[in-house]
Amino acid sequence: MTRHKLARKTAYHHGDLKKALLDETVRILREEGESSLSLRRLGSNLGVSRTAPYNHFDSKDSLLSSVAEEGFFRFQHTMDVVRKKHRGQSGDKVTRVLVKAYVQFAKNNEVYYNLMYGSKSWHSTRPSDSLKTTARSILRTEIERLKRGQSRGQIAADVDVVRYAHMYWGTLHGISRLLLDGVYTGSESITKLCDSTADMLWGQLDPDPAT
Amino acid sequence: MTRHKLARKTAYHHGDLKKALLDETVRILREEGESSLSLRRLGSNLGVSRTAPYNHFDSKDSLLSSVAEEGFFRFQHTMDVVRKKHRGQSGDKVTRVLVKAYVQFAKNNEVYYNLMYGSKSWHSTRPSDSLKTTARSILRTEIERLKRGQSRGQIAADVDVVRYAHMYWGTLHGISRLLLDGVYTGSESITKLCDSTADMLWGQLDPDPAT
DNA sequence: CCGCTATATTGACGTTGTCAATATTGAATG
DNA sequence: CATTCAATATTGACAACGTCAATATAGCGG
Repeated sequence: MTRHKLARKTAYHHGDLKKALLDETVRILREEGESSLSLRRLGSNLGVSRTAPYNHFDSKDSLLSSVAEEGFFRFQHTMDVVRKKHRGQSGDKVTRVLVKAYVQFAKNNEVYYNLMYGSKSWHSTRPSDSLKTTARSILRTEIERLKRGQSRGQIAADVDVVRYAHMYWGTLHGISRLLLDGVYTGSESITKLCDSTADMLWGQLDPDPAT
Repeated sequence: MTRHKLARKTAYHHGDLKKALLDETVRILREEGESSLSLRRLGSNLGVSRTAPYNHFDSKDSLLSSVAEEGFFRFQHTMDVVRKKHRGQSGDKVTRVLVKAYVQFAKNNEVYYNLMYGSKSWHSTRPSDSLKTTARSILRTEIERLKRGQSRGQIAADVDVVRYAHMYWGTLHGISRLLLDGVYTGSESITKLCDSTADMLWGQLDPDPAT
């Protein structure tokens, strides 16, 4: 049980091939594109044979799912850092920061983001799919946070936080996807788009809508 | 020039193979999934050889792009019908109808919707990519409609309609994607989610925010 | 030192996308 | 109606792919 976690220099044959596979996968996807990714090239690039990856992943899809899961962990960490940094600030400000952080993450981690919501990963219907579990736990965390804010009076009491969370997630996901897919022309400022979106979303929560 | 447009019964060899390829592609994707789609199976199912499709499409990706484009046309038609049906009604009501119609289209035309925004279709960087042109024309139409509403006073004058259109598109796309990907658990009512979303979006346009 | 298990390799099979060369056919032209 | 030509379809071929089975190797616990 205390084997390959700290295996740095000398592991079984290769030296933590599993991590090397995950990293090289991301590198190839980023630098050469989806069509250039094959298990054979992967093995070749890492100096192992074509079927070596099968000792660590059941299939190509399984490998990609693992990358996706790593993406969710990175996402969670990134957002946690941002939230910690802006704790205690007003709701509208924080919302603006979070929206921009979300879209930034998608843009800075395009490979991960594509896989995180790739249809292949989600339609697999495998039992105990850890991807879904991970993703849903992130949503659950978000909902818990909203409920706490509500009980503190920072969020309007009559808001259905579950529904809001779904709206929030969908909105940010959609903007990120259109941005990544190149649907937005780029002539518009993404920063302004994010701020407008954040204001709209916060408008649903604001316990004291002054104006 | 006046050849295969009305080719119904007797065309060159097969009888409008192009349309048959597009239809069978959609059928396979819907009934058997993405991994079951190959040009060879496609030809076989239609009684032609494996390379016959190459007389109508440059490549497999090109075929899928054509399906995607057909999806955009279907989308535009569907939404036009809905809009026509509810012309003259109040902005909040129409927005609710349109939001539900959008998500419904995505759900009822999953194969088309997946391809319409598939990364392969958009990252191709082919010159004169008609997909991007089609999609952007839909957005432009939407923006024109908003501007007309603004000049009629049905929409608040201080709204940046371009930015709003991007927000609107992103929000609906995101909700549709999460729904199609099975990210939403299904325990929540999609109808209510759509209505809440519509209210939020209309809140950005309402020239007379009462309440 | 020995054996066991984790890891890696080689060989093989069927499938795929796509190209080149070739054949066939429908329609326009005379 | 016969000829010609471009549009359409076919066969053969090739490299690359995912994956399985059988086999080899190497490091660790006993």
